[in-house]
Amino acid sequence: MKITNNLEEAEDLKMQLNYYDKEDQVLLAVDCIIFGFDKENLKILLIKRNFEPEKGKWSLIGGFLKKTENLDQAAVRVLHTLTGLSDIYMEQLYTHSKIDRDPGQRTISVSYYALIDVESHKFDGIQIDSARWFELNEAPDLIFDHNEMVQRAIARLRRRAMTKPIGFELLPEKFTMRQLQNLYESILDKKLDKRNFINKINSLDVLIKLDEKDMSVSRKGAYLYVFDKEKYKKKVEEDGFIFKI
Amino acid sequence: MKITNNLEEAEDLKMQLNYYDKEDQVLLAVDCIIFGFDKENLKILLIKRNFEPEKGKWSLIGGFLKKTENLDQAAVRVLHTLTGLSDIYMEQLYTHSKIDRDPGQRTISVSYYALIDVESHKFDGIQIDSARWFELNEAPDLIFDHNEMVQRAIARLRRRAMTKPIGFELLPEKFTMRQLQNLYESILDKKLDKRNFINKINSLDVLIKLDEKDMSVSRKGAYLYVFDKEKYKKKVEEDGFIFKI
DNA sequence: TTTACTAGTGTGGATGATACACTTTAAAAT
DNA sequence: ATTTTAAAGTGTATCATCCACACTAGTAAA
Repeated sequence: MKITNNLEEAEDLKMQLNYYDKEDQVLLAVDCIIFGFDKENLKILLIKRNFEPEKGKWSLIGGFLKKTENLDQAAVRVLHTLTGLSDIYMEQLYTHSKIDRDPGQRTISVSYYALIDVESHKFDGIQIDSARWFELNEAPDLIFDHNEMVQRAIARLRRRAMTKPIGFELLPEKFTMRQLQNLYESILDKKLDKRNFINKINSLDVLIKLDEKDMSVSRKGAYLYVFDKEKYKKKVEEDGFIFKI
Repeated sequence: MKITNNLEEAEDLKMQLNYYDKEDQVLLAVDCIIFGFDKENLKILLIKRNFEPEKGKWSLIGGFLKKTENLDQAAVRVLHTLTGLSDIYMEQLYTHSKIDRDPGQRTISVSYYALIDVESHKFDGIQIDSARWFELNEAPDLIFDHNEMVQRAIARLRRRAMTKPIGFELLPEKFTMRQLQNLYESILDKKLDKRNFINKINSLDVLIKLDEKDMSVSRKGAYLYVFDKEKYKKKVEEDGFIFKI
């Protein structure tokens, strides 16, 4: 610490000490709510903890922020380390700070949610044996305040899905209208009218209809579509376009 | 540390040490974006820092999380300590973690925004000489990443104001339709049509029109209204009502 | 009595949201 | 070859909401 050479500076240092108090340092965790979609249902990825506290119970994947990274990077690292996934849509959600949220030690946790297409990432290899996908309404009770985190994530996902084209993060690059509708029905947890849905999507004018069909579900086959990200971006920039379901 | 008596437990402890690493502890700050409304314009409250680093520059009010409180409590405490205000609407916004955001030391900051009615709280006494209200577009450059925090807060306030009756937090208990419209015009930063606005508000059916008039602005005088919080709550609970401007 | 100033009020047209049912297509079965 | 089957694909009419728009009412001050 440098030597104070006048009163004002001494005052500065006093204030600074007051504010920058080592005593009050805490551990910052990152917990990830990972949403997946398998062409039918919306799911979340959970793991069985293999360390104390709460060993053996289901939990979100998580880890601690390191001094050398910011929170976004920590979230990406945690997701990658535990699942092998990278280049995934993630968004910060909320910071949880109840004093006793982690009985082991005072820990504040920043939750992130991630969106992935289950099928396309099957072979990236989940690095943890005990990781499992759960249907949203069949998920087990989670440790700490992870249930609350999941509830917040679902609420956020719902709101976002209504106004931003994040749904495509959950689908394979090529998808059918039925799959897109299934996705929105899963996210919003309600049935939608097929014709109205398709009319709405078409009016947004950001999908490209391919000549290719998916013949796996029906005799007739269903045309495949891709999301035209460039067109979407241009519309947003030029006309303030809002993707609104 | 307790003595390990079998391999599994040793593994546990190793994992635990890995995860609970004192090295990675950080300071968690809380910074408050305080919005105020004075019947005419939306403003934010800023202070001139009287300590290093960045002494003399304009900044949000802030402080550090203590071990004995959660973040919401810290935000309330910081707001109260520095402005004397209490019982104020506050909401967590976002957690900022850029590595060099505070040059003094690795600090992560959770931003909160607060909404207050400037007039009603004039005599609560701002505890800091250097605190000042600024019009949104006349605010000076702020330290660290505080500008970004303010931008996020404005965006959030805009979204919230469209779907939740938080506007009333910024108004005195009794207000005129004109004041309410001024408020929304300030928040949304655009002119609204008087008749459409009043029709919309009336259709929501959550205001009580008083017999009293505010005679201070016009010869004719304008009726005063109060927000019927109970009625609003009941509508939300019973019909899933959404306050939508 | 006049002036000045803001409060207060209603309608029609455009746009978007919702409800709703039959035809098409191609594979599989006969 | 013909029939069956199962999902894909397609349009319209009604209703609700959004938006543009201009004059009268009321009171204090001159």
